[in-house]
Amino acid sequence: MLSKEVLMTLYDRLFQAYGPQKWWPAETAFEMMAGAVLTQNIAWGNVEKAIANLKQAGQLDLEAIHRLGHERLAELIRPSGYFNVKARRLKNLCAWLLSQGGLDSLQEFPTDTLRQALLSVNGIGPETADDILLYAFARPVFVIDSYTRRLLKKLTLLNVPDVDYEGLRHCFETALEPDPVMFNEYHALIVQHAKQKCTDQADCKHCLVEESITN
DNA sequence: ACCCAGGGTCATA
DNA sequence: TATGACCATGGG
Repeated sequence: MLSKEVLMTLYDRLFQAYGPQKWWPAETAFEMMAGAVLTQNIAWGNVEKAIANLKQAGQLDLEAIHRLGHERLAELIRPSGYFNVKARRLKNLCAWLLSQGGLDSLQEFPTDTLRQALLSVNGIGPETADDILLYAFARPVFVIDSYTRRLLKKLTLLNVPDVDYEGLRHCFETALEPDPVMFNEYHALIVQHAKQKCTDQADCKHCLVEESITN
């Protein structure tokens, strides 16, 4: 099992190595949500191009994307890959947001209710929903991704494949205090760490983080 | 030329 | 429930 001590030690190492990450990189909550869909299984660099296209076209907006034709939207987000799929998913998200009366109406939803509602939108799975809950609504939800699994596996903290998404999320959320600011930083740091290359030096930050954490 | 990147859905057994 | 196919661009 994952103890609070081990998880906080890992967090401290990551923070010491890389510092605050200032996530999510978006100017508005809606931009954040759109980015969460666009980044599905694609490098963030591609998403930046797609977001830039939408901004330049003056279409990075809830109502605008809802009105936009599929072909036009797909063309604007082309650099983010899977553009036909993601155009549909963005529109699904916008249609749902509008049906709820916009972003502000959702603030009052309890976290579990909001999570279920997000998951009911076709194209929003567990990770995308949790990204949105944490980074757009500041709810204390711990985001699990492939990097999280790989890191835990590498540190031999958990036999990763035998725990599903919900199980692993539950591990983090029960072991740690429900602090959205810390959860925000923790997930961002895991991603930052994953993108890091080992410099093969004696004081390599990457290696320092990955030194075994003894229970 | 190959590999993978801040997933999710759907059809099949 | 558990695999596999599919979606598709851009950087290393």
